[in-house]
Amino acid sequence: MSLNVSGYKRGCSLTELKEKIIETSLTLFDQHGFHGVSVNEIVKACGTSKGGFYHHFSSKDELLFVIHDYFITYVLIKAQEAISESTHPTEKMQKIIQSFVKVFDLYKPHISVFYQESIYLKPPYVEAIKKKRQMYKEIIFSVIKEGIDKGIFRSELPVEITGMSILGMVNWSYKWYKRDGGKTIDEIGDIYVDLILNALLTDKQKEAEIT
Amino acid sequence: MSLNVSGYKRGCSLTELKEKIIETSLTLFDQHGFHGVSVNEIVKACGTSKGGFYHHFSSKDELLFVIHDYFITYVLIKAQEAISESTHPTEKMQKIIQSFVKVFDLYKPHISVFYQESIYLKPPYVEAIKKKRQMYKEIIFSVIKEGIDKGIFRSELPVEITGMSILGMVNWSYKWYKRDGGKTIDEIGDIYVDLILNALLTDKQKEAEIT
DNA sequence: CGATTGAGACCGACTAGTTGGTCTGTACAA
DNA sequence: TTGTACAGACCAACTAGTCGGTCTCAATCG
Repeated sequence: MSLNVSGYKRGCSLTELKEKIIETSLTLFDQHGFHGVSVNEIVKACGTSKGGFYHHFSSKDELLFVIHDYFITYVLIKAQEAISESTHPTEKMQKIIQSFVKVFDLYKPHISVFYQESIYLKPPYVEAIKKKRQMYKEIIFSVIKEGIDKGIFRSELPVEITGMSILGMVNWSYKWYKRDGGKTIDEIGDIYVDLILNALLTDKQKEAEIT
Repeated sequence: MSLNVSGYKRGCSLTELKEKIIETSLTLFDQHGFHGVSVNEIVKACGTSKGGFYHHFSSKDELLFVIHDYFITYVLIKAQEAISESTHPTEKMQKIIQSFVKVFDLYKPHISVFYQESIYLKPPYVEAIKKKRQMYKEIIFSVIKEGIDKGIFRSELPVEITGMSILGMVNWSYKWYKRDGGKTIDEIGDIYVDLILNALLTDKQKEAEIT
């Protein structure tokens, strides 16, 4: 629940308003887009004021950055956990997908804002985010490469395009996934894993996997 | 090249400005987003005026709709052509993907605007676009269903999620594809087809396909 | 034939409203 | 007293959209 991550001790209600602003603007941005919501609307929805807002954020753009950074940092950590827990590329891939897909359930508005509004990030912020996005891609790429090197994934696969295909397939969920749809997020994750492994594994490995 | 589709005779330069406004705003929206570009900036970039703009469009929102509608209509026609040309589900899927992927090369800004800015479409317009998007999805779903019914695609695949996976994988290209990247759009399309068919086909069919 | 007319294409100053952001003031805790 | 956390009136800049006017040119008329 808490966005505080510093680990420093702090007065118990110090950033209460800051968190409320983030949570509120997140749902508002999700519904109407970054430019579809004014600072006035945010503060009204929070029951606070312009003063309150600009006490915690230097600009509306900084708020957008904070949302972006919080999300990508979280996802990055989860992916690193996923690959460090396993040794087998198949298992790594499985863990990454399943952990990422869970994020769609927990942080849907974060994701929507992340993918929809990142063009509006101003230069000082955009580089920081780009860097972390690239790190995430590299994790996927490295798993594919490892799988190919070990003869588990098909050797004719181009690493980067295959990686982007997987990312695209999973990321696109934010456009259509709804919590009250027919399938749970875990079921959807399993389907993704099934499709991806069928696309990646060599025929020999596939036989081995089934048994 | 021409957006004119009415079939009515018209003076040869009648809608020249309208097309220029569309083309110009397309690249501007692609770079800065719908709300990142003002009407003043559009008319300045076109060398025209407010009057010129509002002579052709009733509002900035209508311009956004025209861009959306032009693109989705084009894609829809291409997909219908693709499935009517073939009888075999595998071939249909292949044709759809390859024709769609070509669009990324030809209409990159259209696509970016289509996926990024559709939340800003106003109610009268948004329904019209939604309808056509749904039609496109149905085409994909029907091909998958047909493949399963004919025993060509794996029967355990859930039609809709598989369809959305394919759509996501291909659509996501708009986030990263660049014309001067390492691969041509046709090569990328072939990789997509390879991944998708490996994910969908039954083992028996795969053997048959290779020979 | 030339003159008249009128409709569509376009111009650009203008407006009413909104935007992100500032600044002074206040309540309260240490 | 001093610093933090917030309030809300205020502002300059910008926004989408309007409206009276001009120009061009084809159709009509004498």
